[in-house]
Amino acid sequence: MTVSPDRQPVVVTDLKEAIDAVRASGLRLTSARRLVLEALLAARKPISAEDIADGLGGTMTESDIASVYRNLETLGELGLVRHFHAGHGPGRYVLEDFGEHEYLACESCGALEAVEPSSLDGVRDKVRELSGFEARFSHFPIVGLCADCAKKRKSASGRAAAHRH
Amino acid sequence: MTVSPDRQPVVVTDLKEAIDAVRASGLRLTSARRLVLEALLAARKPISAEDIADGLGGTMTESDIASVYRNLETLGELGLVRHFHAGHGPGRYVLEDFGEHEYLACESCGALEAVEPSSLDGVRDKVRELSGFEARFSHFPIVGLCADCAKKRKSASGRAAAHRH
DNA sequence: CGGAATGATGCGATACGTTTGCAGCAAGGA
DNA sequence: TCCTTGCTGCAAACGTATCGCATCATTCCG
Repeated sequence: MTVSPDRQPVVVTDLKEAIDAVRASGLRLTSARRLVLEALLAARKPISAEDIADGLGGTMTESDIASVYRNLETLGELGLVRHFHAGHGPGRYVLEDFGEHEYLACESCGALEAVEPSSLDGVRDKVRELSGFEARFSHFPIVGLCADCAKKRKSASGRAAAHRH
Repeated sequence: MTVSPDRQPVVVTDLKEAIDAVRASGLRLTSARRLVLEALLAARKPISAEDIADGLGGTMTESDIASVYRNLETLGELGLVRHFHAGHGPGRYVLEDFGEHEYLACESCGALEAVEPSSLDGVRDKVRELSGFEARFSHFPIVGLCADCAKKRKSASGRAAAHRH
């Protein structure tokens, strides 16, 4: 349960496809389920369960947080939805898609930089060289500083050193 | 608060040094504080705040979990203690030390593989090549499968494919 | 189209890890 | 030894996530 299962992603690009996938699986298409799908489609980026329950900040119908979590889990098992944990805070959920579905999470500004999984192959290779460890960045992404924040921090480091807590 | 500060580590190897460091900083040496230090020294590996509060499973005096957290934070600011989050579950705390203080966390068996920070330089370089992103593995380590678990999973994948949920 | 079966909902309770408020205590200086 | 104030212990609250359960509504089937 703590480990993301090795399941095959199911890519959908609109609500109709998503609904078809749900129906095809034998699951019922309920309004709560549909709302989760609609929110994920509308957001087009990783969002939290609470974002969905809140109706994306009031722009959509609200729903019960417990049902949202249950549906995210169900849709995850179906292969329609993925989620990951980027540092502190709630998990982030996204619809499965083709390309960019791994992330670099900036711990300073909170930005999520989407990258294609294959672009991290070299990184995984480097880790594997150490001891045969197989790094997996899909459920716990790489955390650090995006280029902007790294630059800011570097140029500020002279001053910061003076009043470091 | 969500970002680990860039502070200089203070390495101590025994209780006396730890106590001296606390005293030298102007902080009071209370019994609760001492207990945290003793537990970290006794454990010799990353442990949770609850482990400390429980007296390492009854082998030491118990203490209040809130005070443990407060002291871990205080000792962290002092540079004596670090902590990180390896996947799900509570944060793990360790005394600062010289060598191995970054980790590879196996999401299958829970093992923590300690590595020297410099051995991850190549990994950080590979990430930087992508977009200038500066990966930091000290607060959110690399998660994946240790060599053993990766091997088990590989040899089991033929069978697993049959009854995949 | 109506009725039965059961998957799904909504709500509250619960869990877990962590933080905070606060009254009282005790470490360390005078 | 007393005083100051940092620190404690306890309880409560927090954010994220899960679960129990009675009720509801989707889907199937006739």
